[in-house]
Amino acid sequence: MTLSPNTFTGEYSYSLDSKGRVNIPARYRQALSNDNKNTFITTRGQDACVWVYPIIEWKKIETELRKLSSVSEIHRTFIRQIARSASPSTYDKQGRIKINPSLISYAGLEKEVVIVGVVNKIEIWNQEILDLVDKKNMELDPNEFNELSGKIVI
Amino acid sequence: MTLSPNTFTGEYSYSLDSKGRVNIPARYRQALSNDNKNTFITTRGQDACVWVYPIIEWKKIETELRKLSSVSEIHRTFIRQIARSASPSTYDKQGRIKINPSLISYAGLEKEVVIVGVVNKIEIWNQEILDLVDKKNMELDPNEFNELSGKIVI
DNA sequence: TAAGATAGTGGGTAATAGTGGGGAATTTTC
DNA sequence: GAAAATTCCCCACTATTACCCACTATCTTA
Repeated sequence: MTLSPNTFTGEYSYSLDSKGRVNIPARYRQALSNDNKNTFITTRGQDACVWVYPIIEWKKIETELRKLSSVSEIHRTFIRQIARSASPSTYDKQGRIKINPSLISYAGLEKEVVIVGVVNKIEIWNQEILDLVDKKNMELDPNEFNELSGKIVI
Repeated sequence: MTLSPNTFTGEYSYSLDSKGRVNIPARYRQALSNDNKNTFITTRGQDACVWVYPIIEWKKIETELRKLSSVSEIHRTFIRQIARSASPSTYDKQGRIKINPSLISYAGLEKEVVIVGVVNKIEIWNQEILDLVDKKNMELDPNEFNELSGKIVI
């Protein structure tokens, strides 16, 4: 049973093999709508992790990026930073995608990785780094959470 | 698997050979729509790099030129700079395009070059120059950056 | 709880991609 | 008009990638 299409939740522990491949949990693959053609976009996360978008989600970003003008230095730089680390990866018959070496080193991934569904995308983490980030997040300003509560109801 | 037609992302390291040829990554060639006839337009980038446009994308720039030419001086200058050094280059059976000597020297290209997909075009860089530019870009206004990413990255 | 089905992991191999260079055709120069 | 230079097309070698197969673990169902 899956939720809405292209929606991912839950946490899984998988292995990154010597060829740089990771399995995408079967649940997530089943949640993918057909127009994604079994393909994800891998890119650098805002945190030290790899973000994995279904193509459909990524196209929204791409559309926005196309509206920016290369006349402006800041726009040019912004486009480059987002685009350069993004690359498509179609999963193989076994359900694995390939992660580029540069992303592996950016996220500090080793053999054991944690896969986290964060609604519209998937995150791939090194377990220890994720634990550290969790710990740090406990020290976040509670006021910021309060501010969020004005924006979302759960 | 590719993204939308004529859309380029990701970063690759390739070599510029003694004849002034560089490979266009297979991914990018596959992303080209047929009406481009295997041809790109090479021209001066706004930064110290070579910009490589699919013909289809380049035509949009030409359209902009017509619209803007008499309006703003900055746009006029921008377009002229790019237009005057633009020349078409069809890739050979091995997927390589030729870069003219003047562009090679403008971008300071040596044997090792970095190819960056920036959505609607491709950039060719000298690795060291790109590193410097990256470093310099860290000094750009972070507020503007955050604002952009708040609007675009999902 | 046993057996089949599904999911995850590892590795071999054929096909593809990238690089270098030779030589014919074309253009330029004297 | 001939020699030199340049351009273009092709071939060959090597590295990388993607695809395929096989094995094991886990889950499902009767």
